[in-house]
Amino acid sequence: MNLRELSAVLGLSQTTVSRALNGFPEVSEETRARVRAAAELHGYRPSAAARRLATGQSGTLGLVFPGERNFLGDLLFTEFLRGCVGKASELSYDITLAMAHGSQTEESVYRRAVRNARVDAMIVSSPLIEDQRPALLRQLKMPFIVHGRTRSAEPYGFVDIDNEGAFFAAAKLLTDLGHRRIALLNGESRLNFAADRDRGFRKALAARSLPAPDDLLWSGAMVEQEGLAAATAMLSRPAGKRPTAFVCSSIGLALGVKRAAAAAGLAIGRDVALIAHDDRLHGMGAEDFDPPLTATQSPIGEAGRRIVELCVAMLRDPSAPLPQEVWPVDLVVRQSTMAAPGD
Amino acid sequence: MNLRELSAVLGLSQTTVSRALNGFPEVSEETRARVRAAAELHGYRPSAAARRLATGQSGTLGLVFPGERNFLGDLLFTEFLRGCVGKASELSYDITLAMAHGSQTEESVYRRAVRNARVDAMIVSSPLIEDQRPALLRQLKMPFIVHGRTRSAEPYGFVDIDNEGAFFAAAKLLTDLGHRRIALLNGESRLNFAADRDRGFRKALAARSLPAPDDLLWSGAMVEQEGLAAATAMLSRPAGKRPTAFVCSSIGLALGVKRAAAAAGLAIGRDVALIAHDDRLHGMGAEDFDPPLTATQSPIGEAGRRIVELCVAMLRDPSAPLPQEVWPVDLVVRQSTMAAPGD
DNA sequence: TCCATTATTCAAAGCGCTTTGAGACGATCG
DNA sequence: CGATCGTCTCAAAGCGCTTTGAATAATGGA
Repeated sequence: MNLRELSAVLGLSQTTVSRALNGFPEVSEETRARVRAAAELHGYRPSAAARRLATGQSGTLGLVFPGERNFLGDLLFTEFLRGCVGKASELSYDITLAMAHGSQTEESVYRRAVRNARVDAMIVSSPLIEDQRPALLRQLKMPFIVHGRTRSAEPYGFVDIDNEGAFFAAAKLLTDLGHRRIALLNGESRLNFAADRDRGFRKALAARSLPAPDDLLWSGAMVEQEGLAAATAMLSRPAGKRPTAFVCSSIGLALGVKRAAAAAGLAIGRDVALIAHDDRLHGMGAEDFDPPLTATQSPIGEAGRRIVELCVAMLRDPSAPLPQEVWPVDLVVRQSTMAAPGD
Repeated sequence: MNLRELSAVLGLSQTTVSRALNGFPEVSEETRARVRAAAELHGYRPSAAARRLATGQSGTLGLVFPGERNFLGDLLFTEFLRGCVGKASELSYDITLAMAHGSQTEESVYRRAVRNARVDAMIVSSPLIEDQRPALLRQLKMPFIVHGRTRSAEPYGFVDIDNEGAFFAAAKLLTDLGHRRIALLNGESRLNFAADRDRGFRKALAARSLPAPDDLLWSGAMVEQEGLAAATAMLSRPAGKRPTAFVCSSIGLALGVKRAAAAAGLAIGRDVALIAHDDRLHGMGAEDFDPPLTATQSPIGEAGRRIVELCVAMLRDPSAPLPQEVWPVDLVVRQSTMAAPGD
């Protein structure tokens, strides 16, 4: 059943039926109710294709599958995606995924999505410190929102967490507890969030006039294996030189630290303090850690939900100011942190 | 630039231009070349929306985000999805994701996707032993392909790996090596693949007249933590009663077994034999295990690619027989298996 | 009672593509 | 030489919705 048939049944014009269904004010409530009832009765569903053609909007948001793949990156992306899809579903939007194939550059993927007008807006995830995508999308006149921030001359919409503040707070907690040799195991250094965390971390040390020596700063893939290797190296030094505390960018890294500590005969929360960032991935909560982990936490899925919400709002009112949100991050103290052992 | 403008520029009708571009035979090669050149020159891109409306096809395949979330499940889904999106991209198809929200049942998600005619076909992942979805989709007249199999009275298209054969081969290898107490750590029992693996495993034991006692058969979430707990319990028995070999449905479980063995002072490949199924997840290859793991392996991403290919083929020729593929699974022997220790 | 408003409803024109059914043009055949 | 066939191209009719601009009915004020 299509609109024409439905309006024939009702003895109304297509215009009126369309407006009644879409909540336009110039239709009397009585008529609207009648139309709604008939639509329901006959199981009328407007054709998405026809609406797309008529409105020029596709009701679809696009997301590009990250090129590189790693274990935790995939988990984070999936959880973020889950949030996006969940909220999009509530708002009757679709999410479509794109991906570079063959020798295509990522740029061409964005160009293609835009040219084909298959999406109304795009979501940019995992921004690098220097990321071309905002400039590209702006040039292509494709609305977008970034999950995170990046260096960009021009303004753009984003939702980010306060990575700098979170890692400042984490490191400050440790310095307040008397730790003086604190290691940072961070995400890959070209990713913007890692740079922000690094900055926050350093500021907290600087506030106490503590050094941040290179050999206590590590960055790389945020998985257990890597954390284990990095922490093992750091903990292999003599007692007076090795770190008494670790701040990690992921719980995966924290697991590695824990294993490295165990191998060195050290216990987390007793000999070594540990704080990690917790993205609230299912099955990887800081509270499930042994011992329960002091953590900066912020649900990555929620960011996905919010970004979709903002994309839709942006499409409804393109003249509104660009959304720019920085979410505060909770620092939850649990059992993995303790006062620094006397040297 | 749209079709009308392009044909005006060329001095041809829209019909001819459309056909030239879409490869219809009744257009001379000379004209086709001219049209192609002009389209390229003016950067003409057909409107997806208009094409959808005219053809009734959306050029989109649908996939429903699995409701339950677990660590490895997410990784497998993501890798599968990556394969789907990659191939879809090559074929100029879109993949859109749907998800139940609020109190919606999963069924209603499928119904909604179908009613709104937003997808041409759906991909059904992670089928249960008793899965309603094939029947539902058939009833809704929505083409679909299942990744895996399920019990269903009616025929349906699928791509699956030979889980039964793989686990038969794995268990047989172990019995051939003289193992008599072999444990199986499997995926959740309501999932069809787990049932298939269980069957293959049991057949191999039965072929040697070996028992398959319940206390050596475990199933649950396929993550390290769970594997550790299950294997620890099994290995805590006296030497003559504990298993000398394990077959695991995932490398995550195998990691758990390894840790349990280590805790019991046993080494994989020396005291305990270990075989796992390897879905070829990036960063979790059996060859990266220590020791390199004997494994049944089959890339889950390839299955995604193939399914998309088959979906598209099915849409192009709906009268073709339903694709039903069962892929053989390689058993690659590495260093984690050895002859059974003498009791 | 009549005109100016306001509240409802409508007819028709797209949106940009595919596809049907024909027409035009040479070439081939009886 | 007219009839028959291919080959190539075309005009026009949708696909099902939104939206513009106008018409009609209902209401209120003078």
